[in-house]
Amino acid sequence: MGIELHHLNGISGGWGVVAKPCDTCKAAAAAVFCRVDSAFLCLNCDARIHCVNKHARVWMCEVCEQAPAAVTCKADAAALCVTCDNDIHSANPLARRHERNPVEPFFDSADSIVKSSGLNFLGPNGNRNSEFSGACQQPEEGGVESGAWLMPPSSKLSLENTNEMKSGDLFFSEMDPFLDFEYPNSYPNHSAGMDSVVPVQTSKTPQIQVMNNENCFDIDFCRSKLTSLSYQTQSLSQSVSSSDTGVVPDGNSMSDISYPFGRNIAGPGPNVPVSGTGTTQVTQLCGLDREARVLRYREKRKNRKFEKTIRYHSRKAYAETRPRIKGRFAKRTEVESEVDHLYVSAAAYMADNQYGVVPTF
DNA sequence: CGATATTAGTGAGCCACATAGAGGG
DNA sequence: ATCCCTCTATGTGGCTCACTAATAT
Repeated sequence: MGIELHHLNGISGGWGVVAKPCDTCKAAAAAVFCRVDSAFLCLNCDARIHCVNKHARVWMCEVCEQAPAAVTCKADAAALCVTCDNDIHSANPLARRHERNPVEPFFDSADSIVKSSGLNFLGPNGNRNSEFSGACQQPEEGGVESGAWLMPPSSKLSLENTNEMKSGDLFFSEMDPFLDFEYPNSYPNHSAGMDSVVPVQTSKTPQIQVMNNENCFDIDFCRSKLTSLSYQTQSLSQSVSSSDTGVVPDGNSMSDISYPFGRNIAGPGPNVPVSGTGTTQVTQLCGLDREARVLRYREKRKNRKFEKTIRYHSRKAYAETRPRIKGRFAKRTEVESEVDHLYVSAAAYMADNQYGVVPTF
């Protein structure tokens, strides 16, 4: 299992699946889905195509990055496609209680929305962060640094755990209650780490009422992908469950849910930068907070490590050479006596049957 | 359609023992 | 301060079993 997971690890897309490529340029990951054209587009292609024809578009699912987002979940602070929404919010009763809203399509240039969200998408070196810059750039393995500039100074000051710093959690500690998709303890006694996880419940009860909403898509873009990789589904549920061990946050506990790339779907109002104009300082702070959450979420997905970590290779080497009886470690004398017994039995059997072939055990 | 039986998948626990690390002399 | 010894806790992999979910009858 560890080997299989190792293969999955490090693949972009977080859950081990490459993000859906742009239908136009094929080179970049799709960031939006045009309902009129039924096309997945990166930000650059979207800006080029929809600068004139302002079709209704929606952002991609933040989890699978394979299907257009259908709903947004406040608790998870994420826009999800129908499939991911089903998977995540059927995990346990708490998850079902997550308040979700149908996505609102936007008509302006996605890139302008990104820019108008109040976010500074320029990284420390002046480069736009790959996660939000449209996907028309190859994702860089920036890791921790990619998010450092996003966080307010207070967040950095509140950090105490140096291990968190190493693992890339440094800049997002305050988001833990709702976006803490901790990867499991890689030590062998990982069960201890999983004890806090709400048991996965895979009931197939219909989910939310927004499925039939006109803003939602009834296309199952990624079901086959998720179900074909059973581990992904499992880890998905577990990860979400781990975030659900707390209470479902109310609307005041966090900023309003917004789409990736800084858009906000809190509903019609002055703070909704859907039109790309009229952003306020509050919106900027919410957008910043939102982007930090999303970025941290994605970083954790990217850095997730499932393979077993060997701390002492000498012990591993020794364990591999040690004698076993039915998988359990056995005393050497015990094994020797057992081998002796088998040998005696085999020898007697061969003697009785006049066999001259040495048996194998 | 519900109840029951079967199959498949998953994870915890067990085992012995070398080794790391703490503590005392 | 350093070395040596003793003791305890830890970690390691393959297998079995219990449990659950899915599927078949």
